Amino acid sequence: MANLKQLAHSLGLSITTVSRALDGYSDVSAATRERVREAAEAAGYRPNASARRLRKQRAELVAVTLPSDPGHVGPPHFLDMLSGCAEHLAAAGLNLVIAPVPRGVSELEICQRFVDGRRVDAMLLVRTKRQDERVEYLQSRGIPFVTNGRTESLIPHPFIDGDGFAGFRAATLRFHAAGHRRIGHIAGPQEYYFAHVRRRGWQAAMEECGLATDLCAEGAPLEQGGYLAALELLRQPSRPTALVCATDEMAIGALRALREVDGGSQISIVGHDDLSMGAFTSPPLSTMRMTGENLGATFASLLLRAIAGEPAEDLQELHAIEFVDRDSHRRPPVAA
Amino acid sequence: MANLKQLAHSLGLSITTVSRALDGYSDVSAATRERVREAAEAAGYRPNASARRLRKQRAELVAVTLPSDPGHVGPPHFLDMLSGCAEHLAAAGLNLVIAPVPRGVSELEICQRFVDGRRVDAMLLVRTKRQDERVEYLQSRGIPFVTNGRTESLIPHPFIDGDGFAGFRAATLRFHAAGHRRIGHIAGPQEYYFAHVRRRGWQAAMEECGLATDLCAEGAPLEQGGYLAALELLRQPSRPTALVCATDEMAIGALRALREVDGGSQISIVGHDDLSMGAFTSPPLSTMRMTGENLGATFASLLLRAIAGEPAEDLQELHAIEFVDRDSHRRPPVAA
DNA sequence: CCCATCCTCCAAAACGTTTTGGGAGTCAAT
DNA sequence: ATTGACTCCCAAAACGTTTTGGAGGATGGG
Repeated sequence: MANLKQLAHSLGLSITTVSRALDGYSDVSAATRERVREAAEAAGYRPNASARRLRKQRAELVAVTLPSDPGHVGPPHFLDMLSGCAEHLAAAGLNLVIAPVPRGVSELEICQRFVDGRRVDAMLLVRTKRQDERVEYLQSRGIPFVTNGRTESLIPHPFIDGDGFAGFRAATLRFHAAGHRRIGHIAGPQEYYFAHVRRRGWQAAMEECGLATDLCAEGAPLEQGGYLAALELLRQPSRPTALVCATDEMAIGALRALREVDGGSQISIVGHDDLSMGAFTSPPLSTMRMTGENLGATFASLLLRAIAGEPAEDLQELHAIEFVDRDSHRRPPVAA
Repeated sequence: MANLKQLAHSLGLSITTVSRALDGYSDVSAATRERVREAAEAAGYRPNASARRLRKQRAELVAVTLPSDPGHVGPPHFLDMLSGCAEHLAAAGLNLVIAPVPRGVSELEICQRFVDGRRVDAMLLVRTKRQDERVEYLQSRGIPFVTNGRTESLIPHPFIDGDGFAGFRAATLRFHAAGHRRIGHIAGPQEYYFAHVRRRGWQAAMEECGLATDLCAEGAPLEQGGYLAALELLRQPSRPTALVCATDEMAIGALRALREVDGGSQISIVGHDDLSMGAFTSPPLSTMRMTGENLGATFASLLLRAIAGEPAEDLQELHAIEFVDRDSHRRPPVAA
């Protein structure tokens, strides 16, 4: 209800003084400042966001692109990340707005809509692809952004990512050290960077060990995709004795395939993401997770620093992957 | 880059005419309109959102409160709902913004921050409580809103909800008809309306059948909560032979408890939410789901109608619950 | 007593859009 | 020639804030 004009009038002060008092400028006396603050509090005054945004030429918003294709946005705990990110952005006066990407519309177009209408100060990109047109566009427009996951862009840009290559290589080598020789990989869609790099980690380990890399099947990054991919690998003349899965959801789908084929007790399996659900599957799912606390806060921090103009090179975080030891990776190395 | 003034200048027209041409008013000639449109297209012109919002006195934003407490926001597919809702709001020129609720801050305060700063035109409330202070506040301020889940508010307000009472009553009666007599309930936190009403559905069925309602344990609406609650019920001198769980996540936690205690083959179980994961658990999880297509679109539609001023009574959707028949509810009615 | 300095405060401009309330010109009917 | 209706266009106001560039008065040093 209350705007600055009314508040100023009721106090017998000018709009300027009230505004500056509330913003804590030193050119208004302590007494006046206090008086203004009390009146503002009493009136429940909050500055009109649109007006401030217009005047300050800042949208006070950060957009995150969300594909409406169910399941293609990220693991379930992605929502916690978003919420954490929004919380830390809010502490800096920024709000997180969802930029939905309807089926049939390119993510690029959505980016343009938000950027060209000056609706956002920065963007958060998730599920990056190896060649990501959003990255190129934002770079060309000079809009600050941070990606969740790297890209193959030649120009460096801010990102947070897990070292999927190292993580999947290590997991594969761990199986090899346990005596496994036929180690399969259940891969996600290869246009996504995360899926590609995880596959390459597995591949590198296999080649280092002098093993063939034919035991690889690709699927959608969901339970069903993992299930179908696992069935495909289990149909091979010589079955894998261990499976390295691109995501926990795929691994959980694969677990069902294993149960259907051999009762689930013969083949080792490991996923990635550390879903809480993984502790409750049968068997409990060994997995990997990106190290680092409070991912959302880190994204928020990088976004703020990007907006502040820090160079991209200083805003790249590659986190180590740690192994989460449950039970599903402990099957004997030789299948029945 | 381009604003209306520049565009108008380059066309030799007034700002007014350009603005009205782009908005399709009839008092600008078809020829001019076309000329303006082409120039706007070529210049990549998009109206400045903040300026329009200020002038039109509409924020063009809808906020959804998201607790940052992980897991307390809703089931995993909640994100799909949000995305769908955002998509349909966007088609009407509204964007969905996240109103994060940090630990230690009341949801009410967050609502006030958004409403009083005129940052939003409407709000979407999720995880409603039986007594929900947000509802009272928004009603008192006359801000349009829709809740995901009912409340016990005396004044009617727009909502979308599943008929949890009927659903859980029916599920319990189904177990009874199958011969079960010791039917337990794993309940969610009772301050949430959804958890309370589901429990009451189970309770009503038990009483109708003349059965005791002592086999009830409460936990957090997550796997761990369901796991602990199930262990509690399994410690009873006379175990339940069937479990009706408030959510699929709790049911999946309970499944693990069952496996630990009796191998998982003796006790029937049913959840609610129809998580995709449920098709891949061992055994596959029978569950319930709210009927209705595209929940997000429905929320968007209700929000738009609430903003348009339709009365709350016309904006209440109570959806039937349907049973999803997998396998976990088919255990014999008598425990070992 | 004068000048400089500081402390408070304020009028006005600006942000970019939409909307109000006409104004000029054309055309047809009077 | 005048009137009225109609078409096409525009100047100016308004939305509510922040910021610029002082103004006016008090204070203190010379």
